[in-house]
Amino acid sequence: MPDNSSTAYLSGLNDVQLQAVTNTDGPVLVVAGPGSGKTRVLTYRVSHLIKTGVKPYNILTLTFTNKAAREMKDRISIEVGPQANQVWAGTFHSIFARILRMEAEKIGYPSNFTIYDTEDTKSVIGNIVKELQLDKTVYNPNVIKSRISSAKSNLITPKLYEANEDLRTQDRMAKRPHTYTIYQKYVARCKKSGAMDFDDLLYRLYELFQKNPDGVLDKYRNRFQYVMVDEFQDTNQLQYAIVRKLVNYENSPRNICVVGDDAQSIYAFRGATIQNILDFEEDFKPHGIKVFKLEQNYRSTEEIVQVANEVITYNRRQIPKKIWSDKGSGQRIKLIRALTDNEEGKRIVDTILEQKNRSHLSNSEIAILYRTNAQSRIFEEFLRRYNLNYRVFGGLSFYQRKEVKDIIAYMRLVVNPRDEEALRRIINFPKRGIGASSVEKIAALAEANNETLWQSLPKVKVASRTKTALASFVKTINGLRKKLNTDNAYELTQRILEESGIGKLYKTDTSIEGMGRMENINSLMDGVKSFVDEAGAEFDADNQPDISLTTYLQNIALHTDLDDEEKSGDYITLMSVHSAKGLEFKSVFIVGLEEKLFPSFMSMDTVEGLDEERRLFYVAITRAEQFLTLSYANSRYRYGRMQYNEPSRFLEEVPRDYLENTSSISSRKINQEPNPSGASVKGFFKKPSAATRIDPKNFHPNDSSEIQAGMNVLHLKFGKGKVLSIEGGEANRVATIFFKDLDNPQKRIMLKYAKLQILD
DNA sequence: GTTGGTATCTGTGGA
DNA sequence: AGATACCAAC
Repeated sequence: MPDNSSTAYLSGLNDVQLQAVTNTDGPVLVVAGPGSGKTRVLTYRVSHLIKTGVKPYNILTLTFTNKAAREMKDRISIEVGPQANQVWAGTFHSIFARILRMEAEKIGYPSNFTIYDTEDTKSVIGNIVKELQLDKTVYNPNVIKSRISSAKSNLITPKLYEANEDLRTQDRMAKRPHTYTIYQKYVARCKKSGAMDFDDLLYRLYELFQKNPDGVLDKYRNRFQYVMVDEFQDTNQLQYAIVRKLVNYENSPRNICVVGDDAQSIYAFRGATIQNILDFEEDFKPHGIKVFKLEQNYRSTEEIVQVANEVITYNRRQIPKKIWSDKGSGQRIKLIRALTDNEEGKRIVDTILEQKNRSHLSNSEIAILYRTNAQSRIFEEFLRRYNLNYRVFGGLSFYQRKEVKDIIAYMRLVVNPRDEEALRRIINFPKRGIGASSVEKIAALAEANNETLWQSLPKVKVASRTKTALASFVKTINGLRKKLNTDNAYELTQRILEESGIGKLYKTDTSIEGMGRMENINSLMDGVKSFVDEAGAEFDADNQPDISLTTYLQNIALHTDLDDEEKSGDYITLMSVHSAKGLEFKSVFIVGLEEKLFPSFMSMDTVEGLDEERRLFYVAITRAEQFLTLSYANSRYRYGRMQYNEPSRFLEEVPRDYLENTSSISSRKINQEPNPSGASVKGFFKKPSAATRIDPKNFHPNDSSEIQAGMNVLHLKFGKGKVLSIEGGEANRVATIFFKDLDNPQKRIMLKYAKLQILD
């Protein structure tokens, strides 16, 4: 037993936290409400393990963001010192990528495989769609991508997909019968290119464990004696399957601890399922699972906690728990109603100034949270105008900028010449006379010979001028590759800039744009430089410090702009609600609370979708410590058009007693019209038909009691329709109406809320 | 093959 | 509104 001084850290924990920290052996589920000290429990648990003699390299902790992982490592090292660096703490993607680097050859990948990002993935799909001569509006790469992604997340291989009648029928119904073929080709092409997409980092590891060549699985079972998973509610089937492989086997000690909160599950769209928490309980029940519930909130005032509790009760199922705070009473929740998006921006920033003055808040204690990244612009404008320092997170990250991606494409091709997307990107950049038709010839030859573009490139039959250009391109890349083992990342990148001609291209560009690009390239170079200077410290005992370009690429592939080192300075945070998860601020502004925006129109057509939006709202509310401000605008510009939206239904779920301004919000009518067919809403956005061009001035709705079956009616948004039937009595009459102008014409409408004009 | 201008499309969240 | 695809003219 360690002496008192080394267990002193445990005294700062409450009873349940202490239990969760010290019950280290056997399966544990921690249900942790917002602000309940979840990170604390996890880090103390790891420290506790190490202090009681567990080797740090036998501990694996999986998180969702690099930031969470880094924070954890930092906090562990405060307790146990530098050996914290030997803990396997990282994101699912980064830890798995690291294992795959070591084992990739066992499943037919090169160890220096490329990681395809979203753009690469879409581009590959786009190319396949083109080659198959399919209509890319029907086979929208975004749609196909998400189908492929969810197939992989549910352990459905192309073979299984082919045999899966449900999926095939769905595709046929959606007029995309060839989705299966694209999936199959996509997988083959990634493999040929020596590339893994984000899902592959999970899927291929599962494959590795499943096939278990050379007993590789035992090696990792043995290495990871203690496994912890953060944000377990956000794991998908595939992730849980991998975790099970690692800990759930005959004679395993099953030292697994998962931490999660069903109320904060907000990633169903990428395959996460709350079912995993429920399954976890079942799966480990026979092995003496212990469940701990952290219900005390240490973050927020009573008002904020109560509002969050109340809002979440509108969801259907949840793990029963009652979050409470002893922080006492604070400010009521403020609601800002604005007429336009612009006014919303101004009034939010006014309120920020007021709060700063009255309550002496610093910028870093303030966050503006929105549903979509596109909403940041207006707030940026006002913040700039008022001279307030701010920083926008999300949106496109540094590494996704065009000029940066170009250079990274060179790096990628040098490291892995099979990388098809990198090759396509730079084969004619800077311009060297190799146009689209030449690239297509190369691609066709590669497809015919079942080889990579790089292999086909020297053999293709093209005009002699193109031939020369191709040869010179190959020579440049090969020359750079020769330096891979001798140059460090920085030296080689400099060489790339020089020999590719990119350096020259931008140096001679004196336009404002060009200078901005040059600036970005310089920051990239700075980044590479600091990687080279600092890399040594990043690696554990069993890894040599490595400052090669190969390693640099691996480091940045999973980088997001949330991971950028805390830039110095005191700034207001602007980010999506999704990226705010896990963070806290003294004052939080949740903006754009309007129907079709928050909740998003993409999620409004199902109860599940709405529940997830509501959990998202719950996450947003619980970020706040003291001040919470909600806002909406009656109109805003979206897609270049003015749009009028009703206030969000979520506002009605906020108990009035906790609102600062008690003048009722229901004086403004909140639209609760059920919207059973989301497809038609999407259709409405996509092709504004005649139905959308009704002039409101000529629209005179009748009283809903007059509506009868068989009538022809006019709806402001849906256009002309025929009432097919009416059900329900008096107050709750629901009409089924056929709107001929909609993609999905049959709608059920609550007459109480609908505005309909009788035509005859 | 390249250029520059116009038409068209698209549109949540993020590792 | 902004990005991208497409197309005619060089």
